Amino acid sequence: MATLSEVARRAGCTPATVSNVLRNRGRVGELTRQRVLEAIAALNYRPHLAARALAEGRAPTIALMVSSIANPFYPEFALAVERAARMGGQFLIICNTNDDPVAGRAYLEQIAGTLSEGVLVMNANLDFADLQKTETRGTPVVLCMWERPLEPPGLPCVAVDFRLAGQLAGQHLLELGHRRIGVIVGSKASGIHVARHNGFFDALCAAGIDAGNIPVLHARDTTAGGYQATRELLEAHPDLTAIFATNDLPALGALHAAADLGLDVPRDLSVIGITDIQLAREARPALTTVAVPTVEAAELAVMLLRDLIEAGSRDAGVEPCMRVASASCLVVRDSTATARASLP
Amino acid sequence: MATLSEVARRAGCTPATVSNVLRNRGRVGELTRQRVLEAIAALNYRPHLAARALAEGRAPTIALMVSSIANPFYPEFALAVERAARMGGQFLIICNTNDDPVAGRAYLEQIAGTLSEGVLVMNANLDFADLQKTETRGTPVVLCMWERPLEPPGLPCVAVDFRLAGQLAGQHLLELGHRRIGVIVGSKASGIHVARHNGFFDALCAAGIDAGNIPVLHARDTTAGGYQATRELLEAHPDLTAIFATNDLPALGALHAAADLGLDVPRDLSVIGITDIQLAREARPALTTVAVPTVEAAELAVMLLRDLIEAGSRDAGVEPCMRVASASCLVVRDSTATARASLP
DNA sequence: CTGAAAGCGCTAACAG
DNA sequence: CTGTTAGCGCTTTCAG
Repeated sequence: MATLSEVARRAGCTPATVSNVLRNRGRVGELTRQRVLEAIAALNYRPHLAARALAEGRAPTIALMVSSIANPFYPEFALAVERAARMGGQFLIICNTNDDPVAGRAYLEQIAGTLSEGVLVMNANLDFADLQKTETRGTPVVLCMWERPLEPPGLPCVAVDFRLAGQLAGQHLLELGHRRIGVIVGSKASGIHVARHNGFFDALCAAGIDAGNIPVLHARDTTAGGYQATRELLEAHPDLTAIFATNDLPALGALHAAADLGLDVPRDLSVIGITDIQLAREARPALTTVAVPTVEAAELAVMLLRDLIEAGSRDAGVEPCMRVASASCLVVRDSTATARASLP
Repeated sequence: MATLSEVARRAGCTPATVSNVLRNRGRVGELTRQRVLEAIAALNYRPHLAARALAEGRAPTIALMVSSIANPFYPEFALAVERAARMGGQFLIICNTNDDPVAGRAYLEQIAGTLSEGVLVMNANLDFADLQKTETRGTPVVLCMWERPLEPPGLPCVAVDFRLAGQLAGQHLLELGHRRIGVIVGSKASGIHVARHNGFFDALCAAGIDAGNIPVLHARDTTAGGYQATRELLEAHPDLTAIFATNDLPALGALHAAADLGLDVPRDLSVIGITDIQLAREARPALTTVAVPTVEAAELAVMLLRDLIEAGSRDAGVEPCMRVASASCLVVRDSTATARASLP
């Protein structure tokens, strides 16, 4: 790997000059500029990013902490983050915490501020205190999907109104005439799922329905979890005409369970999820769901992080701030239909 | 962010000593050691990875080039790579080339040797010449899944016998009595798919079957591609009793197509894929497939890369070498069954 | 066992 | 316009 000074030597100038042409700083004579360019080409020179980072006091990467990229939602999100990061000239380091706060802390302590300039957190089940500590140490942290637009957390974040998402799902089911609805909530008492759940009940209340009769089950955020929960729900309440899952994966599991129980979706049972992951489109029947602005949230998060980084380097006041993503919207596909009139 | 010398000052010693305690080099008196440790704790010191990288002439990251993490196979692979990398103390930079050789080159030129110590390549559709160039510049490159164990490419690689995989798929179908089989080949003339395809024909030949009657269609490596291809195949050849797809995603698409055509899988049509991605397990019916040793390949690739890096830093001869992953194996699930006896 | 000094490759003032 | 001079934070000889 050729270095800057080798280029300089070959071009008959000093490293500073080479650096200037590299960064298009102008102040370089056209003639020397040419010589430098030639030398760069001849030596196949590439700037050493780590060295540059050290000299500039910045880093060319940001980190994305996710619980596990094996959950199909995260890759979609990660892809959007990577694209946005690349637009800003930064590379993405993927950190799978596997829902383990200890692993998460290890990542934060090693990476934050030394290898990556900022940290994006997406449901990684990290200790809030750890996050605040890294922020205090001077590395910006952004929560990618905060669920309560009206109550900013103690950290910069992108807010997504998940309560609204739950509400939309509820309204849709109600409009189709469903009254006996089973609810599957993604397991972790993760605020995200709670908000969606609450939104759903908002819709019920608004329609004057007694939420007391609505069976609710908590499940793991996987198809298997949804499958299991659906079977239990249906066994205990054979009269259910619809299932609302706070996430697409369990909703997909509900689809499978229905098939195995010989129920036709949507004729015998309607199923609705939230998020609109790719699989929702590909499922049979295609899943009706509430689409969350995933890509937009990723872009907002990256931009916010970048702003914080720049503010930090200008020593501007960095106060916890929040960007709000667009509203979620209902995507009607083939897994929901009018409630069957006849009760068993 | 506290620095090494701040720690040294506080501990009343020099940076060199702090460095020694940090790296457990021994040669430090127990007393000073304690003082250093205290100072580190008090200042909440963390080593600056970029600075260390520069000083050591190494980097704490490796890069994984994939076509697009949106294809569900890659996250599974990426997760395995990340785990293996972490074991060796390295971080993973994810590079989605989006199948664009230009984007891939940009990544290589920027990252290789400056930010990441080595590059793992997983079907990213990169220019072979670009890869060789980065290797020549001194950054090890490893191909994660090379399809011909008997013909090493010009680069270090992990070989997976995809021809065998295709053969296993073929044998399974033949044993079930299928003779009229439609073949869907993942679009890119990617060697991986060609090898699988060839293996399938090996099985046919071994059984003395005339391959001339076997309809073959190329499709994009997606469920949609498989869906479309299956419909075309079945329209042109209504007598097909089975579909072999060189990859799981198109096979999953075949499942959907069959459902839409009112065909019962596996009664009316058997479907088999290759890879065994998570979705294969979750599909309805669950997909019979040939499981490729994904995790093992990821681990071998990371280990090989690490060996190359170390060999390079010791200036040992680095000749193109190949590690061979275990054989793929058939996983029979619910999408294949005995061929229906009656021909239309 | 500990300190002093040089340097990794690059940037950023500041001089000339 | 170009060169000089300091570092960035850490590691690593080599002396003491």
